[in-house]
Amino acid sequence: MSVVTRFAPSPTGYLHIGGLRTALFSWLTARHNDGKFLLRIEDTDLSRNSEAALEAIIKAFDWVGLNYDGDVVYQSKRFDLYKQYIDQLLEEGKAYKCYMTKEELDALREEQMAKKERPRYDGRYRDFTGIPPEGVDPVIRIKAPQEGTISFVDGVKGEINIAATEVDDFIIARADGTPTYNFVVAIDDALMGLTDVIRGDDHLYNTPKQIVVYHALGFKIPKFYHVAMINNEQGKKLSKRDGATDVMEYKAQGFLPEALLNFLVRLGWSHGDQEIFSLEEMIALFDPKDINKSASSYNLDKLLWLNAHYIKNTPNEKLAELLKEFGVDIAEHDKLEMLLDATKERGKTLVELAEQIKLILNAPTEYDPKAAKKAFKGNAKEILTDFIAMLQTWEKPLHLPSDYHEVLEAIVAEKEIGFGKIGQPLRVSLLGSMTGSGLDEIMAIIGVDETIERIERAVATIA
RNA sequence: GACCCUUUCAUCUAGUGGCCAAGGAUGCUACGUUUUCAUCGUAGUCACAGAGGUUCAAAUCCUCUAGGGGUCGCCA
Repeated sequence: MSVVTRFAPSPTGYLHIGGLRTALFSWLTARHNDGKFLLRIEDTDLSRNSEAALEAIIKAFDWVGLNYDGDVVYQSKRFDLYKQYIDQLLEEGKAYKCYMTKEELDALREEQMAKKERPRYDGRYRDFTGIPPEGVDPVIRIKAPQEGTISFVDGVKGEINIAATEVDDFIIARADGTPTYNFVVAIDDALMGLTDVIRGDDHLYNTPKQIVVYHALGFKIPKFYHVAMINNEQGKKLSKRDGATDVMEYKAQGFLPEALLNFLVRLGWSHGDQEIFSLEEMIALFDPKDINKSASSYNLDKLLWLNAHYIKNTPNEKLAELLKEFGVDIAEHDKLEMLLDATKERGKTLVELAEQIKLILNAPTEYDPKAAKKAFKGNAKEILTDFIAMLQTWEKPLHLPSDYHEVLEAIVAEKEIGFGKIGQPLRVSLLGSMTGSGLDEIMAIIGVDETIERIERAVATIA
């Protein structure tokens, strides 16, 4: 049987990285088995839907490159279908109308809480045959088993047993007739042919409810995998205050989708000691049975490390393309290769990489005071002036970094100084700071004229 | 409060009774490479939640305790 998995977000906000991870796990399971990965939008609560949220989710999917099969399924467009099943259950006596008002329910809950019981519906209309109270639009409740245990084998957690008394006759249709979550999820998962349901373990308690629906409707129960949550760096539940939780925020911060995906796949899943996984490797190696039971904490340092790794291994042309969004357009620059080779090992994010590039491309407008003080002292002015002269009278061509290196070697030899004596003031002259890319590369990129100009400007500031 | 899940370095994790005085990775600290920073390389740092059992042998099996998380909606 071919594997079918799905991701089923409700369009109430952006795509969360926790959601992306379960989506990734589902997607990998489908791709690994040459199966299908479906996308379904859980929008049964008409009042909470948002078009913008839906777009944001699709956009995020697009950015990370998770493709889904077939058309997106919208639950809001399937109400007729759900209605048929509600009627069927009503007819078969597997569901019933409940005339309890919200106020009555609240009172019941409070009473149960006071008695330190788990609040749940008491089944008072389960076998009701009398005359319904007037003025109350009934909800439809499904008959859950009243004794025994509801059991299932979770692919991650193992066997789960929930006492039937813990599962009440939950509502499958609201007073206005619209169906509710646990009911439609079970129907859609069954109808869409899901074989493996991979979701967050906050759904663990929904599973017995959905199993009640599966049984009532005679559907085949899929395999469930409940993945533990992602916590923040303090081990607490991830919330908006923990920085980026929106997937697209990572794009804005200069992360590569392959780094994010690699980071996420290793949160709660592993394959021996391997840390770096290309998409192809993930697909080849992923198996949901290897998903960990326990929650994991989000760790920005590791993401940054992975991102740096992927930046280093991304072809320069592609980087140039990506950098356009970060205020650097070097796609047409004739020294593109040299520029990126000189900088790509210095940026953990595209934002940082863009800064490095700007630093080289734009002449410094000011010199870091500390750096200037340290570098522009002693006979620095004289050395720099001589260096300019040397560049101006150099007879060999000056194109490659190695060409400039020869000049550097020449001045070191002639003046009998260490590299630092020319290196430090030269670096501050060119970049305005004490750190950065290799001098040979910088000079080769900006060219001899610009090099001389920057040094002259620096020399002018030295007393 | 009730019910359910969970517990190996600071963090992600390997580990399925002997190969574990617990391995890898990130982080951190050194050192080396580099004119600088970064990269890279080498080394160091750091953990089986606790207590009882079972066994010749336990990180691994059982019990209890403690910590963490989730769920208890006419939300999804």
